[in-house]
This record gives sequence, C-alpha cells and structure tokens, in this order.
Amino acid sequence: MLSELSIGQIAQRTGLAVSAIRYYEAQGLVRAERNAGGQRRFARATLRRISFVIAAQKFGFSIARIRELLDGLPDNRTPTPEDWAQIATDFRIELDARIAALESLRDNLDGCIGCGCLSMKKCKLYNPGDEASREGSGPRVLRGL
Amino acid sequence: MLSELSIGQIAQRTGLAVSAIRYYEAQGLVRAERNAGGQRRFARATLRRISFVIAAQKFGFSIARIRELLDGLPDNRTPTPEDWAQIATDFRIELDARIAALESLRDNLDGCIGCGCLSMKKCKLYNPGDEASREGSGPRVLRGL
DNA sequence: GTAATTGTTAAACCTAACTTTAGGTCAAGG
DNA sequence: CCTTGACCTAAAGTTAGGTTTAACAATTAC
Repeated sequence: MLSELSIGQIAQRTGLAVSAIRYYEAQGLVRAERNAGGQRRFARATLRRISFVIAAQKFGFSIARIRELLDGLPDNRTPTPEDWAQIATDFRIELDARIAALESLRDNLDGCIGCGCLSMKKCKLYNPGDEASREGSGPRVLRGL
Repeated sequence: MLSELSIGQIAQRTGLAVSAIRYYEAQGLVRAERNAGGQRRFARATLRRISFVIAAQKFGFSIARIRELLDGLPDNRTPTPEDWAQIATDFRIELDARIAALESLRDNLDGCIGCGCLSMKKCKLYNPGDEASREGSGPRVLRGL
C-alpha cells in the first residue's frame, strides 16, 4: 500500500481532471511533494481534502473561501477526524445560512409573484440588504446569494 | 406618464447598470423599440421582466435558463398576472428542486463529515447522480447545483 | 443656440475556474 | 535502443456575465 499517490491516481480516485488538480495546487488548496524526477507525490490525506473541495464547490463556495476553510486544518500532520469536524462546523454554519437565504428568497417570491405584482417598489425581493454588488468587471451573480 | 422608458430610466428603476441592460437585450432577455434618433425605448412591462431576471439570478439560474422561462410570456401583448403566475409555477418547481438538492447535500455532509469519514468510496456526497460535468473549457461549478 | 447629459456601437477587458496546447522529461516494456 | 504512457511547465484559450473604453450622435436644460 503506497503512501504517496501520483497526480494520475489522485485524478482517478477523485474523478477530477489532472489539470484541475494542478490548478488546485496552484491555488493552494492542496500540497504535493516532488519525487526525484520532479513528479508530484500526494499524501493520502489529500484525497479527503479534495473531497471536501468538491463538496464545498457543490454548495457554491469559491476557491478562495474553501482555501480559508482548509487553512483550519493542521499542516504538519495528517488531519484527524476531530480536525475535520472542526472545519465542518464552520462550513455547516455558512451552509445553513445559504440555504436559509434561498428559502427566504423563495418565500418572498411566493408573496410577490404569487400575487402577480412583481413590482420593484413593493417587492422585498429586489432590495433587502442588497449586498449583491461588487465593483469592477466580471460576473456578479451569486454574490448576495 | 410616459409609456416608454429610456435605458437610463430602466437602469435607475431596476438598480442595474446601463451596460447590463444592453447586455440583457443582446442576450434576448428583453426587447426594445428604437425612437427616431435610434435610442432604445422600453415598454413598462420590461421592468417586471427585469425584476424577474434579477430574482432568478439570485437563485442561481443562468441567463440561458431564464431566457427559456421568459419565453413562456406572450410577445404580442403585455403579460397579465396570469401569464406571470404560469411561469412562476415552472420557476418555483425548479427552485424547490434546487433547495431540496442543497438540503440533501447538507444531510449527506452531516453523515459524512460529522463522522469524520469523508471518504470517496463510502460517501454519498461524491457520486450521487453526478451530472456535474460539462465537457470543454470554462468554469464547471454549480452545474450540478 | 449651445452646453451638459444621456444615448449609441464595437471591441477590448475582467474574474473565476478550469482546459488546451506546445514543447519537453521520466520510467517501464520489448 | 526505442516507443509508449504518464508527467512536467508556461502560456494561451474558454465560458458566463458583465464592465470599460473610445469615438460619436441625440436629447435636454438653460
């Protein structure tokens, strides 16, 4: 049972493309040692890290935020279940907030579209603490989630 | 009370940038007539359309999907509350599905991370009907939402 | 009448999250 | 020795959803 995995093995086990894993390394989501030939060798614990990344992405978390969450894990040793449970707690809190926000948006929608009004002035859907905007270029969706 | 609005007025009332409204027109989300000088003039009903677009985007719907939903509205006359209620129904169904998907993902997470396993093989989080991938370039997040 | 405001287009730029390409290197098998 | 397959890097390309810029026309306000 080899303790270090090549990038191809990581790709196969996680279902990600090799290029995505290199990208994640460049983004600081995972780390890799190099063997004599300069090839990446990943610790097995990397599989869990990547699993977490995949799950978090499904919930709409950005790479940047995921990196912050992962920073809660120890760097010097393999994370224990307790380490994971700790970051899962932070994660879970944000997750619940996101789901709650969506549900609240849905309820507003019911009140708004259900009555056929959908009016800018009356409807809560369009104003409520709209943190939605970020200055500058690029996509701005999902910012207020 | 003018029945046609300029792009600036639309921008002011919706809170969007003028450029975003032009973009939405280019994407077929809204239509505009032109006045003698070639400037856009929008029907008042456009405000509701844009309101819908904004709301739908908050829920994570893509421009393409929003366009499809809006195609359910009549093009030849101002949509009635009943027209809106019809597309709101379709919208609501997808919305509920999305929220349910997130909740189910969260529950999986509880079972997975809560116990510290987070393993590729055992965990439902990483496989369940993974429609997540689209071939080719570009971001592939939120596809399985 | 003229200045300021608002509008027009086309094309380039931007961000996130990756993939693709080009041009090599490394290790194993025959 | 040579080929095959997995790996390497750096740089460019891609998609979505817009913004920014440049150069110019139309409206509005005084």
